[in-house]
Amino acid sequence: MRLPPPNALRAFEAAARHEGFIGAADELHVTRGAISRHVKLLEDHLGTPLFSRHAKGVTLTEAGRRLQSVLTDAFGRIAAETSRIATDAADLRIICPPAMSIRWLLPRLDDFRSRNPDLRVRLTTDFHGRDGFDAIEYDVGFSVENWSRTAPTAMMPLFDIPLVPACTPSIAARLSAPSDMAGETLLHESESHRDWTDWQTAFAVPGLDPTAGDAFPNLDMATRAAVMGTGVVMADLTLCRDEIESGALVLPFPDMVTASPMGRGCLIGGADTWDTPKVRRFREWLGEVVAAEA
Amino acid sequence: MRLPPPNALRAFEAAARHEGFIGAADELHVTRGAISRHVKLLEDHLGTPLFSRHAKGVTLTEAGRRLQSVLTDAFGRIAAETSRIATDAADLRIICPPAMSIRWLLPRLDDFRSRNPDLRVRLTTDFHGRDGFDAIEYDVGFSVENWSRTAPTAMMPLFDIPLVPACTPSIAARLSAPSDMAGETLLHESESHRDWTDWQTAFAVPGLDPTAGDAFPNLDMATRAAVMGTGVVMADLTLCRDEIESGALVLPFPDMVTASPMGRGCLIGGADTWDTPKVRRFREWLGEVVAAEA
DNA sequence: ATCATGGATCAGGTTTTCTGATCCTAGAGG
DNA sequence: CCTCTAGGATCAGAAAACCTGATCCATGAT
Repeated sequence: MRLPPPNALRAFEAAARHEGFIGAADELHVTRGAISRHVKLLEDHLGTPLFSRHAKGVTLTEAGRRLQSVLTDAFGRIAAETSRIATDAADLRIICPPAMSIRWLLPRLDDFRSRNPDLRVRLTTDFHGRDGFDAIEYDVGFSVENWSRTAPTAMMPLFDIPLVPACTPSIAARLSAPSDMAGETLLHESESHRDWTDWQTAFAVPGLDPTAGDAFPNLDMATRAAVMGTGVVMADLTLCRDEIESGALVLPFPDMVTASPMGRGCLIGGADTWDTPKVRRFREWLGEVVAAEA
Repeated sequence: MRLPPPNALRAFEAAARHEGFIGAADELHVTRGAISRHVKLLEDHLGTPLFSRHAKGVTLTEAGRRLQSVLTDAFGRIAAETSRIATDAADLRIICPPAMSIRWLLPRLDDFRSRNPDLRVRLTTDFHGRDGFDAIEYDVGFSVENWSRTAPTAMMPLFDIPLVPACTPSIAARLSAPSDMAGETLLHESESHRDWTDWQTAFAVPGLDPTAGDAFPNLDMATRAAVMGTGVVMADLTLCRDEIESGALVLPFPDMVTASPMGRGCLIGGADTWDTPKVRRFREWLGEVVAAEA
């Protein structure tokens, strides 16, 4: 791959686009003479004129036209990609599951934004499945300790994920023993039914099928269904604190709490970006918030 | 379009491709330090590292990988196009219709080639229709005076194109008057039947339908069909001199010669390349050949 | 523990590039 | 027909970018 002098290519491309050397000179903040020289250099390199010169300016030759179309396209791609990279490097890209986003992060994120007005924060909540988490590019993400990842990862534990059944007071009134829940609709945060299955592994309630009931796309919707009196949700105490405090949801068996086998909730990030200023600022803010609420 | 320093891009691209600065330094004929500096400059410009450094070299970061794929592709296109332009500028590209090529140019072209061993000659004969002539890129082409062209054209007349019927002696023996040709198969150089139509416009032979007979893709094949005794071809005397001299073809009505309404055969070329050394050398050689044979 | 590899850094020198003035050409306008 | 003007070409001197070559540094291999 033998490339002509890159600066000459850029000067020529600008000249071709402006159909004149003066416009190119303005764009590149140099003088006409510099453009003239660059173009000449490139023409010498290629052994053929790229412009035909007249008294009133220049017009592209066939070779010049061909070269310009390639250059304009190529430079456009490069400019697009470099600006994308620069933007991504400047912004803080956060990835966070739906329930965590809507019930925990978003209400607190305004505080971070106002403390860091120079940092643009981009939150992605709309991703699907486990693959999505690895496929999307982000700086930090909210996940769990036992997440298996391919890329080297840095991690910061945030809080426990206590699982406990929750429902409306009217349903709770019908539940005198844990096995009574078999008669209610179980609400699942996903088709996998892992929430109730994990809990049942810990407590082995007789007669309770942990895969029965209704499945939702995420925990937020399952919890909202519970508030509407649809059934019993396997609640994450951290994420339904509001409903518990307001009395919209109650815990019929408050001692039957188990920690998610996936481990604590935590912030994860790429090992190479973990110590960049923008990520460190977020980590420090997050640490303070969690410590203040614990 | 805000482009990072082009030289830094090139240095980075080479480093990324070689997965190390030393390889890139060799490729670009500079020292490691220069590459290191360029990469650092680019990283500063983008605000993010493109390589992660370890003791044993470097590996691309995600941003680096993304940038490299764009750059390698873009530089590849640029390199391909520039080398194509340079090659086209160095070579002499001739376009010439089939019969003219095979019957006139090729036998003489070896002489030009041996006189100009430094000049690579590329002959294109396989083009189709009138559009093709304008669409193909070439330095000089063999055509006729009355060619209507869009691009500004320089022109050098070469010789007349005398049209006259020709056939084998055995067919000629059956032709006592021009109108007898109506009983023979007329051989056409193309589906347009222009050769016989033009000739008939000049001589108005009674009973002769100038669109009757067999059509061939070019005059060479029509002439060869005539030699095989298939019929009467509207011969170009310049191009079937061999057959006339050997007696394979004869002219039953040697006085009924008319010049092609398209004008003389001539060499054409782009106004902008007409005076380049390679085209001038060809023009001068061609002028000598035509003068010597006239 | 030592070596080898590969990158980072820096002062100094070289090359490239830019500037700013001036020249040149051909079409526009009188 | 002459002058004017827009836009490119050219050149010497100045500025900037760039490269070199030596040296330093970190780490994995022997």
